[in-house]
Amino acid sequence: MADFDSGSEQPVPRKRADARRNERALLDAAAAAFVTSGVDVPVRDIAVRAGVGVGTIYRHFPTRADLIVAVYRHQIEACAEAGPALLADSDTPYAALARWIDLFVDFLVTKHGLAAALQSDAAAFQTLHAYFLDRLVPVCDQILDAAVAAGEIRPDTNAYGLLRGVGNLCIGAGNDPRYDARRLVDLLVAGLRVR
Amino acid sequence: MADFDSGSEQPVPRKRADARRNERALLDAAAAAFVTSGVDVPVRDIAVRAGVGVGTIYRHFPTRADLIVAVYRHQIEACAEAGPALLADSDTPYAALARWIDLFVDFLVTKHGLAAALQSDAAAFQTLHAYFLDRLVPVCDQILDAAVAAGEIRPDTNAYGLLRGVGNLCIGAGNDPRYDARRLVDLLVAGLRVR
DNA sequence: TTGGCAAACGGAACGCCGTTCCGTATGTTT
DNA sequence: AAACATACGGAACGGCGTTCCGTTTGCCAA
Repeated sequence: MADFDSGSEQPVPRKRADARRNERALLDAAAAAFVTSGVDVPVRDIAVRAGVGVGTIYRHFPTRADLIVAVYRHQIEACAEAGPALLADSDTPYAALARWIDLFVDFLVTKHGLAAALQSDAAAFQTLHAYFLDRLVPVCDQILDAAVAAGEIRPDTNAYGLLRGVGNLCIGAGNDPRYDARRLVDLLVAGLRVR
Repeated sequence: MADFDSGSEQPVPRKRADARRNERALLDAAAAAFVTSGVDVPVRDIAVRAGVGVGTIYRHFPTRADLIVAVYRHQIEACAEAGPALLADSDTPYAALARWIDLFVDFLVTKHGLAAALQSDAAAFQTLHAYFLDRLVPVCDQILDAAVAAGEIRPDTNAYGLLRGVGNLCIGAGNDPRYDARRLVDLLVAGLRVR
């Protein structure tokens, strides 16, 4: 690994200054808009907030999913990275699973409408789907494997289904005080235990 | 309770013949359209299938939810009525619960997109929400109470949350073979058991 | 049978939304 | 400073739900 090819050379020449500025503005505007109006906020609203035209949004983020991913990338990353840490810190793999799922739920329920978008099977949300799952399924799998190995949970459990299930349970959380998504997720995770 | 006021008198005068005919046609057309294109099928499509104008749809069914309710009323009714029957026939209340939830899942997963519509918090779906819950929550409550009384499940369980949870888990079922909604529902119900 | 009227109809029209497209402006490089 | 690629803005388009109103149709009474 010599530093061959490193240095100032940029194979992808830097983008224009205004383009970088607008991308920043769009991310900020989108983040703010998502908080106040949910991830379904009309594209035009985001454009107005950012002070750009709608065309600029599509140039930077071809689909809404791309924008959502870009806005939440950091938090998803943090959630993914917390997995191995929890596994190391917790008394048992099952405890780690419960805590990790809790993090995931935290993330979902604070993002108005994100859980619903996550489940959409529209082609446009392929990116969103792919990013979430590619990043989180392996982490979940690792925890599940450990819990199975410890004999704590049923062996026939797959991370993909579990994550989608948890995601679905979080849909509509926060709209209705009678619907306690977190409790249902707890029940679901409890259902995984061997009896 | 004499048969006072019974007989041929109709306080609500019969609707016109064409109105009744169109309502029938609309219900049939909607049912067919829901099967092939899901409950999100464009209103115009239903109108074309029924051979009527869009205005006619809105005159008979002010909101999409009204139409959905009308189309599925029979099946919802059947599900509701199955509750007490299962409670009487099953070995334990918990068994009745499991079987009843299974019926509910059967209903949801065969109606493309219905589960998603059921969760929508848009004002237009208030009717749908209300009808489903008014009809099914009491039934579920009865079964849950029996199971609690038998000491089979946790005491702090509410029917509303459970039904919404099950409904949410059914969202997207059938779109992806890797997502097994029924299994997740089973896990959720298993999580209700006392341990 | 027919006249009149309320009921019901159809589809044009409106507004919102996502998305595309292209004439214009702006940054960058020589 | 000239020339070029890059990026911009917003008009324009198509699809959708919903409303509205001029027209038609069934019903009943004369």
